[in-house]
Amino acid sequence: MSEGTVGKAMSVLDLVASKGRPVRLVEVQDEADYPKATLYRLLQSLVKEGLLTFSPERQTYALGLRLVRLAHSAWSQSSLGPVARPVIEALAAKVGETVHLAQLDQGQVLYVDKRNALRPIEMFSQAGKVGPAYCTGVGKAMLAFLGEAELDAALKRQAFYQHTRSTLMGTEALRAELAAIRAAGVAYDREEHEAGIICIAVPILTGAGRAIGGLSVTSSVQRHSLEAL
Amino acid sequence: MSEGTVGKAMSVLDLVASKGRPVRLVEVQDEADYPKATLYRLLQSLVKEGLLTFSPERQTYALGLRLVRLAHSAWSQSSLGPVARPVIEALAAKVGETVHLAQLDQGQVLYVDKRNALRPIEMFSQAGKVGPAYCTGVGKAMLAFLGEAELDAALKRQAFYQHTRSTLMGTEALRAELAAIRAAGVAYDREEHEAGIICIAVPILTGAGRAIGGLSVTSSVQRHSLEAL
DNA sequence: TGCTCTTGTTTCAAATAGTGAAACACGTTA
DNA sequence: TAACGTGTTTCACTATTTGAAACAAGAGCA
Repeated sequence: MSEGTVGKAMSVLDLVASKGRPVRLVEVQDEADYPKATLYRLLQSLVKEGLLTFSPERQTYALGLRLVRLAHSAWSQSSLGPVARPVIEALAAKVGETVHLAQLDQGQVLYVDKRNALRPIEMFSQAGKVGPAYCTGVGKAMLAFLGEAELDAALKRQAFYQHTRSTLMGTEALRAELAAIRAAGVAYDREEHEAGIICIAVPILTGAGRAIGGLSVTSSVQRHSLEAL
Repeated sequence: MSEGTVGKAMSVLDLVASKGRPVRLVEVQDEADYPKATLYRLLQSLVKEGLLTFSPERQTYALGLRLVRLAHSAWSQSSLGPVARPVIEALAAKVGETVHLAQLDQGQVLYVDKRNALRPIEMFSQAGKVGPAYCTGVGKAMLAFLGEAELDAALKRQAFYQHTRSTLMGTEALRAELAAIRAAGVAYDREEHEAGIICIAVPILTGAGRAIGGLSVTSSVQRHSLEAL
């Protein structure tokens, strides 16, 4: 054990989050490999801190509101979110399609903001969501402009599940695709994640040419992708 | 010190959040009363956990994306958020005014969702925000339907700052108002928080009559409040 | 170049907070 | 009533955390 106390607490928090519903102590117990007593106190600490809430009548733990508060701060002071907001708003209005703003987090695509053309409002319900990097437009766009070391680390974390017939499988195929993207400056998702869904994405780069985020326009196969640009 | 390690870590996290911008170790140091070495390691732990990010070139700490992920989960599995969404959407469309969904968190109003009539999209930029309970419509609506013990706890946390000339000051005045709200089932904000801004709010109650959230319709003084209902 | 001031990082013994097996409490089921 | 499943507490043991002080690294400044 070399992760320290907060590490343990956070892993328990993740466990509760992953369940997607209020959980009881036992349910956490047989997924975590901490002894009952330890787990109990970990949960208590998290409740005390407002990271979890505890429902006494049902004896269940659920994620707490403090997380929402913190995320609000995180989003507000993030470098990308507030700055990119008018841009994605304008882009969505112009192309009349769904626009996503994403950042790379631990090898996965984390959607930071979204502007949907048709049903215009989507919130926590969408932003904050994570998706795979290897088979989405934004994911590949960001991977393509990563440093060698970071890319290696990110590639190790890819699951390579075959979502559709076009999904790129394996590190080699992906590296080749990334080289092409690097040359073109644009990435495409050709129904690699969901059948019928295509998208075109660009990375958002720092002055030094490193990717800090990505923007994508999503559409369905009914309207051509190549002229969406 | 009786808060445990995660408590300390979270208090540091809050400190970073409260700054609203990337901060350096020293800046945190003179607000927290932890010795430099301790603080240093707490920050390191938080970075390791992804709750903070560290920018090596500027030597600054900022809130991490993991918080956004967790908040997404928190919102999705919260009892109110997803359920209330269609309701507030419909309400906003019907009345053509801004609608807020809020919950009470540590004696403060936490806006959980928002639907703005004119500029239809507001996200992390609004949801996750906190406001005072004693001088907002939703705040009072929720306070009015709290248990005695919880109400006491909440009242202790009110700051009673005189935002406008109509702001209710002091526990007594507020208690009287709450009684009236309890009788009426509806709460009003008569320019108590911001001049020119009025709103009408209802609590969302459990079967047992306890408040778990609140809904409000906000408008400006140009259009009457009493017929907004 | 050398000096000083500031800020970040590491060390190490001492203190504290976390650990977990086992006992306990308490409601439920057989 | 007994047996069981869960949640909670105890207590001796241990590992993590602590913080003063030393160290490193850089930024001015003379």
